[in-house]
Formats: sequence, C-alpha cells, structure tokens
Amino acid sequence: MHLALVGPTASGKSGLAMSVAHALGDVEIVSIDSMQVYRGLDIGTAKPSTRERAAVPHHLVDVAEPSDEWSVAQFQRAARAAIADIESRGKRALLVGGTGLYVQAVIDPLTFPPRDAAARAALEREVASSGGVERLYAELTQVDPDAAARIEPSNERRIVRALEVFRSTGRRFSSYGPGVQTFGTPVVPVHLAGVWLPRALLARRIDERVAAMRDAGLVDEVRELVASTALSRTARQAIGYQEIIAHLDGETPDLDDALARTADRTRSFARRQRMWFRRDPRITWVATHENPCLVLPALLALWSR
RNA sequence: GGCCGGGUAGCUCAGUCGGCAGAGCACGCGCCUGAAAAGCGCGGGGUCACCGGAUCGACGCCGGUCCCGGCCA
Repeated sequence: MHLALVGPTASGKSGLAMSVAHALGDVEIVSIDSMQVYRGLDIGTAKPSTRERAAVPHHLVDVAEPSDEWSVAQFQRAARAAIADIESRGKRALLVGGTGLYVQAVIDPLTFPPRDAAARAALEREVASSGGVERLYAELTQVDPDAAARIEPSNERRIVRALEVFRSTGRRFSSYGPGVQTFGTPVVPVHLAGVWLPRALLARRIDERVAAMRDAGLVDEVRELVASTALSRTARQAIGYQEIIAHLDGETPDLDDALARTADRTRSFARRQRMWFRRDPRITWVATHENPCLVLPALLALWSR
C-alpha cells in the first residue's frame, strides 16, 4: 500500500514526509506539485533541498524545463511510471503535495481527453470576436448539457476546453468521466492522510515562509531565471515568480508590495486547496494547532497498521 | 500662520445634476478532468471625520471644528 500526504501549502508536509521516510525506511517520495516539476524554480516553490533529495529519493521534481508547458496529463503518466518504478524495486511510494487535481489524476481513474491547438485557437478567436463567452456557453448547453451544468457560464477557460474536446473528438466532454467529484477506490492503492492547521497559524507560517524566501535570494533566482530562459506561461504564473517578475519589470516598484502580494496569493491558494481536499472522504486528517511535526506520531500510527 | 488638496468598507480608491452607498484587493462560503500555484461563482461588511444649518430629501450645498499631505511665510 502506497501512502499520500496532502494539505495546503506551508502546512509542513515536506518536513513530515522526510521524517516518515526515515521512520519507515522503505519509501520513496513522489512530489505532487505542479510547480516543483520545473527546473530552476527552487526557492519560490519550496523545493526539497539537494541534501533531502540525496537522503531520500524524490520523484517528479525537476522533470521539465521552465520554458515547457507542463500539464496534468503529462504528470499523470510520469507519476504512474515513477510509482511502477518504485514498486519494481520493492519499495512503496509516499506521495506528497498540495496540487489537488494532480493527486486525483494519479490515484483516480481520470482520463484526460486530448488537446487540439487549432480547435482551441478557433474557439478563442470566437470569444474575442463576439466579445464574450455567452454564445459558446449556449453551444455547450446544446451539445453537452452535463458539462454545461458543471461549468459556470462565465468560466471562459473551461467552456473553451469542453468545446475544444467536443469539436476535435466528436465526443462530449462529460463522456470522459463523471468529474472530480467521484471518490471511489483509488486505482493506485494508497492510504491518504492530510495535515490540518488552524487558519491563523497557516497565515503566520505563510508570512514567515515568504520572508524566508526573500532572505534565501528569491529575487536573484527570478532575475537569473528570466535572463536565461523564456519562461512558459505556466511556469511564469507560479506564486512568487509572477510577483517578482512584475517587480523586476517595474510594475511593482516596491519589493515589499510584491512580497505582500505573494503572501496574499499564497493564502488564497491555501484556501482553494482546503476546499479541494476537504471534499475527499478518503483522506484521514491529522491536526495540530502548534508545530506540524507534532502530528508525526499520529501519522505513523495511521500508516503502520 | 496663509493658500491649495484630501478624510467614504480591513486596505487602495470611485461616487455625474442633491434622490435606496460602489469597485478592486483582503476576508468568509463554494465550484472544478491536458494552464490547477490556473480559472470561476456567491456572500458578509459603512456613524460617508465631527458639529450645526438651508432643503421634502445631503456623501454631495453653506458655516464651523478636528486630522493628514503639499506649497508659501
């Protein structure tokens, strides 16, 4: 049985994972993180250190160039391959991360319909020329009422995606699966645990983390990164990177403003993570109102049965 | 001391001719299948600095007071 540790950002998952790995001895870590996949995005993604990665094997970290457009489907393939590899060596995987969709992509039977750049471009042109998504939403309601019911009429990105799939594959978007609201038996056998901290504590930890990233040289990292590579759309929107880029471009002249904005966005990200994971009844929550490392005994008890 | 701005939601600020007080961010509650650290929806919040006046009716007009910023002395 594999293990998974989820929870919002800055909740202490990574540190706990290292302790668990040492205690159990037969696990390798699989990072479930949409931004740690990018090489060069180190400080701002709180990537595990080289020392940690030497002590315990980490998978799905540094597997993409920052100029690449990484995606959930790629992650699904790569993570499942990593898990198979770990199994082949007689070890167990310890999945650790906060990207909710990626967790489900790995452990649940999600089938991602293919992409079609031309269909998408055509749809985006239609949005631009008609000055909104109303017409496309009406079209989606016609051809795929189930998908339309799951998508809000103003959510351009998801409306475009659903129609991209319909037009390019001829199959309704909703025919590819019941959605991420279905929590069955995982296709990758795994025990799910989540770290739960009170909001005020998490907010404090986020502030501390942002300050620590600044002290660790986040601004220099971003400066060198943008000087040496054309960051992809996905990589450049990483929390901390987007804000520091705006600072370096002069859009946010005051660095403290950029850092405050980073903390704001991290908090709202943590809120969405909380919403995402809270729905999953398969997660056993371990909570503390102090230092997250205090939940280690509870975690080990949970996982040694 | 004089002159000119300004004081409206936790923060930054809109508010037309006097007619039920607004936005963005924050905060709260949610949604979610190839960008997910993305994208989207809903909600709670107000002594409109204070006192007085004219008016059917004032955030807005008139008088005064306090506070902040700038310029001049």
